Amino acid sequence: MKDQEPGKPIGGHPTGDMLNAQLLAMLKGWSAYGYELAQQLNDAGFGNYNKGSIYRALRNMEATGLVSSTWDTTSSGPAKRVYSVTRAGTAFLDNWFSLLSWHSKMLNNFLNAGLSATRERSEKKRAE
Amino acid sequence: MKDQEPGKPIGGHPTGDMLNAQLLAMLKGWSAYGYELAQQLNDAGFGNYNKGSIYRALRNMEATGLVSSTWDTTSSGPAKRVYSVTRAGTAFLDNWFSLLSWHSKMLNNFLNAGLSATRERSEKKRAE
DNA sequence: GCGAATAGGTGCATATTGCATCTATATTCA
DNA sequence: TGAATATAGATGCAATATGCACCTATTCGC
Repeated sequence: MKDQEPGKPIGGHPTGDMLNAQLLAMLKGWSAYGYELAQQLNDAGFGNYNKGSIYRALRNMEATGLVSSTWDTTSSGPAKRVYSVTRAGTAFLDNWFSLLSWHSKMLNNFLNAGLSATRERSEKKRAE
Repeated sequence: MKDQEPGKPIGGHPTGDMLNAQLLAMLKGWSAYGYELAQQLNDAGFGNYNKGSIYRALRNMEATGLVSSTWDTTSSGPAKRVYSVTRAGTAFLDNWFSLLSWHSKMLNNFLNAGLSATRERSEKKRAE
């Protein structure tokens, strides 16, 4: 784990599934290309996303079928690899939302009730 | 990234900062030891946490000062390394909550408004 | 033509993860 | 007593992910 830096919520920017979810949400219904997504994320006030990581995340999601891509050679500038979300990508996003809500519910449960309640339940369970 | 499995929100269980946050929430105010935390998480209906990963997460958090530990040799069974949350750990948790809310707000923004609004803003910004 | 911007990508050292396995101490109960 | 089991913590290793720097093209402005 990296050290925390002041001004940012946590040590670094979202990675892994969190980054994937971010990219999928951005792509949902509005296909875009990597460079553009990197710009958006860096402009979005959480700065400092790594371009390499974003390109790799997109290629990985393509490899696992969450997005698909085609080359755009017509519009201005260098060719762009334009991504859009697949059905599987949409499912992933839905799952991500449910994971998020499960996660924060769990956090709050533990913060409010502490381990004590769960402990008693577990001990009872194990005693059966 | 792992394949998704039915019945679980996403392919695998929380790792990294998400797992750290989970453990910290469980420890907040109710110090506990690794084996116990692993049990709780496996009982918590999301099953299949890896014990090795949990032990390592705890040791890493100790190394970065988010938790501290002492040996409990008095209570029954083998010696237990009992963890409690430090001030830095509490700060981490606070940051994690704000990251979570930032993240889900961002997801919802993109899902509701699409990239279009942000795109216009960015293009305007870059044109200045 | 030439420098800067755009767009995508790779190489490599380091960090994380999953899985299996190992050690050691208690407890159970035949 | 003592062998099997449960508890508790930890490590080895292969596979994967990540951060950072760097590289390759193409196009735009002048």
